[in-house]
Amino acid sequence: MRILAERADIIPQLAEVFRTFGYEGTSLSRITERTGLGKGSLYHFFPGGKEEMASAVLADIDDWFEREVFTPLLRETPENGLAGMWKAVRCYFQSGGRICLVGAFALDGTRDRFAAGIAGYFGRWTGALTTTLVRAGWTDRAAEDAARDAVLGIQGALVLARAMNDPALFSGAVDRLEARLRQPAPSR
Amino acid sequence: MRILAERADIIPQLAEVFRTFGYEGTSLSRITERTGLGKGSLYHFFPGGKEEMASAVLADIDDWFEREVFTPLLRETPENGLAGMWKAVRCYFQSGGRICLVGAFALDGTRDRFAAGIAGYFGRWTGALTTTLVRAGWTDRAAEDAARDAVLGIQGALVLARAMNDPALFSGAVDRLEARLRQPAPSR
DNA sequence: GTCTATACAGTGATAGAC
DNA sequence: GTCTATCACTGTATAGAC
Repeated sequence: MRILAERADIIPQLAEVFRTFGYEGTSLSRITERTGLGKGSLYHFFPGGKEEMASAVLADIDDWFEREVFTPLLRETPENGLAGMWKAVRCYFQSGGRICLVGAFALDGTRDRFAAGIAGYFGRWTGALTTTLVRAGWTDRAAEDAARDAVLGIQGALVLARAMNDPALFSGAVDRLEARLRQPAPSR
Repeated sequence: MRILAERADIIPQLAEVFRTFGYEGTSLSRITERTGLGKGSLYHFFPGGKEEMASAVLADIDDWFEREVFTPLLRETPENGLAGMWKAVRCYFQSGGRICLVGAFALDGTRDRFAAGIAGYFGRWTGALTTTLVRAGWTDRAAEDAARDAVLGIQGALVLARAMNDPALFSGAVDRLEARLRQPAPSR
């Protein structure tokens, strides 16, 4: 058993704080409160301070999606890749109870601080999804539009579910998004 | 000509500051910088400080949508109401160059501060849109789902457009959302 | 109505003891 | 690796002169 913390142990807790309060709303004291670690320990792991903490969280999210969503999308059959994506999305966002930190960061001045990471995350997601749909028989143009609509639909569903304080709204929207991607030959 | 400011004159400037930096990222000094008004004047108009300023901005946005979108949706023919909504949406969000402050506030701890206003805005929007679609011949269930999908699609398009720094992405998505609402008899 | 001056808590960050 | 003490600074908010 280990008592001393490791950097990797802290990141999920950091993520939760940033998700709750946003980048600007997250203070070191709130982080200390949640993690139980003093500023000394925090700055030991993240010499760059709050910005490095948020950056590490973003990288961690990126890794998770790369491993659980983007890679399966490209490596497995389109059906399996898509089924895995929707399952992962439902799980990760806890059926609408958890927001997308990358999307939240994108909406205010925080975006400029992490522009590359944010654009990369969404770019790789829509890219992998487009490729998958093309492999499933969609035309390039229809696949690109549908991929964007799916990703943006997930983000919008998170916004609306939180705004209305109704997580079930997310689940319903995701069901419809999934169904829309399942029709093999796009009629639009 | 009037030199002294009025409360109503300041609100659009306040809105822009909040949109740029988010609620937590907006400081009185940034507001002073943008409006040219000292703290004395600011607190003269908004005794409740920053929270009252944001509240006034939210109420102003609400009024605008009520007047330009929700009421026309309910008062005019479904076709005219819908056409007006899409035109207003494109105009208001400046083809993807401007985010939705209500949606942005919904994503972090700011939501709890303005929960009623945020839920009311989205509730009246999806409500008016649902009613309009029912009047246009949709079934209740299909109308409600489609209304939510449209509103959530707009929010998601704003997130994705800003994340990818590509306003055109918003315009394309809105075109598809509009087209999806135009099919008179929902096949889904 | 607008300004300046000011109060004071909280901010991110650093240094150094252990 | 973790803590406490402390730093300079900015945050919101108030008081009062004009």
